[in-house]
Amino acid sequence: MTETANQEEPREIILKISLKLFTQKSYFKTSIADIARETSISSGSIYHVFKNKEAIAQALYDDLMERMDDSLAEIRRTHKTVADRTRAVVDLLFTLTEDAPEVMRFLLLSNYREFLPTEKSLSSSPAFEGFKEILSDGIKNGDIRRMNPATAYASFYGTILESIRMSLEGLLEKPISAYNHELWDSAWRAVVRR
Amino acid sequence: MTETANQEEPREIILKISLKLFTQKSYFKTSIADIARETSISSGSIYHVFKNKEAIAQALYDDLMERMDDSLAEIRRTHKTVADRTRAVVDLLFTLTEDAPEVMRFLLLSNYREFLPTEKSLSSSPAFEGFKEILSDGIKNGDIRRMNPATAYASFYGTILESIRMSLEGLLEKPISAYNHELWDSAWRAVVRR
DNA sequence: GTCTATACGCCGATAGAC
DNA sequence: GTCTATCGGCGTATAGAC
Repeated sequence: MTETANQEEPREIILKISLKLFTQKSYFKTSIADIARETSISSGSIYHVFKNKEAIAQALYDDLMERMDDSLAEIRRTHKTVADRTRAVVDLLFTLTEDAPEVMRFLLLSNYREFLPTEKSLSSSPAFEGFKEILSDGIKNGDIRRMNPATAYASFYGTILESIRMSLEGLLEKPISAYNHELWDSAWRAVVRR
Repeated sequence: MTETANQEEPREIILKISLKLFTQKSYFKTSIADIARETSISSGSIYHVFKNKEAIAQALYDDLMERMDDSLAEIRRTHKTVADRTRAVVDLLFTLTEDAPEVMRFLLLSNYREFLPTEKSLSSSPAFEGFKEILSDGIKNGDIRRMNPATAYASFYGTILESIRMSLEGLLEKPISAYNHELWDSAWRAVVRR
C-alpha cells in the first residue's frame, strides 16, 4: 500500500461514480465527460487508469461478480440443507437490493450484455450457476420434487428476481426484506417435494 | 386505402426492420443509416415517416402493447376461471416467444425504458396490470391463497418471464412450449390455495 | 414522398506539457 | 500520474432538388 490510509484511490472513485451514472442514466448516455465532472478527475486521468469506457464497465462487473461468488462460497460453508441455503441466497440478494441497489440495478436492469458483449447472461454467470446447483442438489436428495432443473431455477429464482425488479422500480410498498419470508415461502412451494 | 394491395407500407417495413435491429444489436448501436440500408429506404424518407429515432421505438412499443392488450381482452372473454385464464396467458406469452421472439426480446431484454424514458416498466404496463388483476381476482374468489398480490404476481409471472428469458438466451434444450404444462404447474403451485 | 448531400454536435480517445 | 487541449469520426437530423 503506497497510499496514506483513508485516501480513496482514483480507480475506486471512478468505479463508484460510474456505477451510479450507468444505473441512473444508462451506460450509453453516460459520457466520459460526465464521469470526469462527477469524480473531479480529468478525462485524461480516467484514461490513464482504464483503457477505455468499456473497461470501466468490465471492472465493475468483475468486482460485483467476485463479491457474489465469495458470498455464495460463504453460504455453502455455513448452511447445509437446501432450504437453509436458498434462504441465505434470498437474504443475500434482498440485502444487496436494499444496501446497494445500484449493484442490483446493474445486474438486473442495465442489460449489461449490450456493452459487455463477451459476458454471459446473469443466469449463466458462475454465481447464478451456483444458485442453480443448490436446487439441483435438492432434486438429487429429494428435498425438491423431481422436475426439470431449468424449471426449478425459473420458478424459484424467477420469483425472487422479479420481486427484486419490482422493488427497484418502486412497485413495493415496503422494503423488500419485509417480504422475505413470504417470498421465500412462495418460491419454495413451487419446487418443494409435496 | 390509397395503396394497391400487397404493397407493404414504408412505415411497416421500417418498423419490422427496426425491431429486428434493435433486438439484434440494441437500440443505441443501431443507426438510422443501418435502418436505411436494411430497408432500402433512404434516411431522408425515414425521417419523413418518423419524427426521429425515438419515435420509431415508440411506435414499435405502442403496436406491441396494443396487440398484447387485445390478446388479454380476448382471453378474458373466452376463459372464465383463474386457472384457465392464467393458462391462456402463459400460452400467449410462450407462443409469442416462439413465433415472434423479437417481440419478447424487445419487451424483456431490450430495457426499452432507456430509450423510451416516459414508458412504464413492463410489470406496470396495462397488459401486465391485467395479468396481475387475473391473480387478484383469484385471491378474492379463493382459487388463490390469501397472499400479497405483489407476491402472487412475482411468483407466477416471475416464473414465466424468467423461463422466457432463458428460452431467448438459448438456455433451454427444447422450444419453450414443450415446458408449457410443467411451467404453468410450477407457477400455479406457488399461488394455488392448498 | 423519395432521394442525395451535408451541417453540426457530441463523444471516445490521444497528445503532450507539467 | 495529473492535467488541458484537441482530433477524428460517427450519427442524428435537416435542406432542398426532383
